[in-house]
Amino acid sequence: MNIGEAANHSGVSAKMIRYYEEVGLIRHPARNRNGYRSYDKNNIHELKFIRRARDLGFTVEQISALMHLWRDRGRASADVKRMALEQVAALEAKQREIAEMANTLKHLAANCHGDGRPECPILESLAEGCDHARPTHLGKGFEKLGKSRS
Amino acid sequence: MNIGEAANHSGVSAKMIRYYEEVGLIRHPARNRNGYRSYDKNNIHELKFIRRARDLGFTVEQISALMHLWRDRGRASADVKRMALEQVAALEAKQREIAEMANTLKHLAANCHGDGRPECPILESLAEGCDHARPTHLGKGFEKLGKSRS
DNA sequence: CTTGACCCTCCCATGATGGGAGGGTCCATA
DNA sequence: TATGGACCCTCCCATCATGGGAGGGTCAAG
Repeated sequence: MNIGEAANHSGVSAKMIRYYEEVGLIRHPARNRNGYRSYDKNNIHELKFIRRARDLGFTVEQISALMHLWRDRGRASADVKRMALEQVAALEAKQREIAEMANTLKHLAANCHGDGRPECPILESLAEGCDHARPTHLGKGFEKLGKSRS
Repeated sequence: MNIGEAANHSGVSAKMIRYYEEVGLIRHPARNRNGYRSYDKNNIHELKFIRRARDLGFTVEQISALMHLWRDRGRASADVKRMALEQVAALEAKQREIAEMANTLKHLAANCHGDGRPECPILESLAEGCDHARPTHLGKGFEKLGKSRS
């Protein structure tokens, strides 16, 4: 199976399949005589695993660890559970952080007339720094919004 | 005021002050005879504005728009409010997306014994793709966890 | 034999941020 | 006055996962 078909079957783009190979998340696949990468069912299975782990927010490095555990028949499920719960904690922390930003902004917007006049408590808060505009510094790890994987 | 002092007073690192200048978010400041950047109270005010807007999750591009509105005395507060509410919507969408990942993972972890045995529904789900492991594709915009601004 | 759909490798961009090298400036103290 | 340390400058690189694209090879159907 060529890389395009593997991408279709796994839900991982060809670009990313090559990337995962480059960074060592997956092994170098067999090559056809023409140099094309060739994938079998096992590879597809692995790629689907990766895809699902990414969908749960694990980084490539974490997925690497998960795949080692997956392949290790003598693993302790406690190790997997620990990783999962750590990830849950990280996700929930980020969630709280974002919720706080949203709340702050929602309160500011609620106090803004939103008409043709220039008076605007949102800008005033950004300019003068009322308490609402200050994060509590409890959470970290926010980068940006708006981009995403397909 | 040199850049280090400006950084201290504004909460924006010197590196980022130079970056914001480079990408056109702030204007080129005055320079001393020795070539050092020189900032006054207005600049600090602006930097604090930027800092607070970043703390609310706005991107540099959005902050640029906000600053234009801020400087425009004839602005309509409706424009600011619209931006704020759009950002609220984006934040809440991301929050839901993350919550869903956390929930899925929490359910999986709850079914995992977490002992020394290898049987593990978390890995099984990643490998076999039960419904829980599939995102609903309602939300987008997740990049990663764990890194953050100070 | 041509055409279009693949595939290959390499390079570049994203966004906000930090790290660091290599070198200049300034001030206080020895 | 000399020197050391704390600044500042510019320029380059790395992050992380992902996509875009150039330039070129391969293959199969018409």
